[in-house]
Amino acid sequence: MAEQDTPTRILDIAERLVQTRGYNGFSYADISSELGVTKASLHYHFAGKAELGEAIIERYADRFRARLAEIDASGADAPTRLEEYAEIYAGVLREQRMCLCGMLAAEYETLPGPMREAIVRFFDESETWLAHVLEEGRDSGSLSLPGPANEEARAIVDGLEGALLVARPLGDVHRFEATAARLLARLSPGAAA
Amino acid sequence: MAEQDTPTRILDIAERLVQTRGYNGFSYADISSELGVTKASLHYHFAGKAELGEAIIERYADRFRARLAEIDASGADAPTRLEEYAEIYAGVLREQRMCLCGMLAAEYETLPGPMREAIVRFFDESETWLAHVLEEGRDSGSLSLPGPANEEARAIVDGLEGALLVARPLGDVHRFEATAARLLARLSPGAAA
DNA sequence: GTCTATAACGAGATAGAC
DNA sequence: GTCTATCTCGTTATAGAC
Repeated sequence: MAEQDTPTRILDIAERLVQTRGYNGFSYADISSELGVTKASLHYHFAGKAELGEAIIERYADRFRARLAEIDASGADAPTRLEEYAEIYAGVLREQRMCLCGMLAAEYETLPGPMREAIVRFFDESETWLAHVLEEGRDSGSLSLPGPANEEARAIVDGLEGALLVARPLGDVHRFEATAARLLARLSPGAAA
Repeated sequence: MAEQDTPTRILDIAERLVQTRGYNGFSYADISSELGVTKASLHYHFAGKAELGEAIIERYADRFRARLAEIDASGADAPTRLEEYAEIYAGVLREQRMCLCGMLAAEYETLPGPMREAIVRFFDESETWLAHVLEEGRDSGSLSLPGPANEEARAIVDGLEGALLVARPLGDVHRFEATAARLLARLSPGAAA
């Protein structure tokens, strides 16, 4: 396995810092000391903190998109796809992180414009993907939707984000899993009135 | 109506700043300029930012607790109490704020110990109150719980926090309301399988 | 209780050598 | 591509006059 290049290592460290401490909770000095290079070197790769922030979101969103494509390619049925979607969030919690875009959603007001736009796109894409899965499940009879697919999709995103947000300070992985299971259980055929 | 004293005005401004920008997203200078006093004066009332942070959470939690007591005192049935609980969150969103403790949950890793403990207490109290309402509703037949009361209580807190978190950047009040309605609808008698 | 003045530090950022 | 050195600014915080 080849060594990772410097921009990648910077992004790895910065991404983890944003997901654990927030965009306003870390500095170039934090990355610098962990990576073992000077702050000036960081500016060579990413002109400023705003550009670094954009790059972090873009890479995260790309990886997320690729993961969703993998799930689609697996050919699994809709309920299984939803479980795999929730599993992405569970993996984030196991690393004791917050969802990158959930963290940035909290700090939204303080962020530069390009970062804001990337955050909104992330949520829009997640919901679009989920809505398609939900519609397919409804049409094939593997899911029962109590409401419109796009609203059910939003409720799933909201529930997973909130479960992550609250579970992390409480150090309660089980809490996340219980909430996630409830979110999906209400879409099982036979669960609705 | 009497003028508010200085500590109260400081807390009002600081609370709003934390709820909109986060604890790491505002400074004494922000409060100073809005209140029209110097930064030094703020230190007379609150020794440091950590003490101010504690005071903000304590006052917020006291007010929240008082509101829950009001709801209890109203004598309303369990479903109505849940709606009033969700309405607290809706009011926060209408002011374009995040739940104070939801915001601080995101920043948890960077906060001083006393603030962390106050945040955990807040969530514990919310869940205890909700669990009692849920149990009463189940016993009186006005609610149907798909799972243990304490887990259902957590799912409600998680769902409302997440709905607030995501709805605010998207500027989508309807989104919050739709998710909140779904959270409560699944507890209606006849909704379960 | 509020002020002026300032200390002490860390932040993001840049110039220019190597 | 990384370094040293430096800059400028904002941050929390304190001393001491009024």
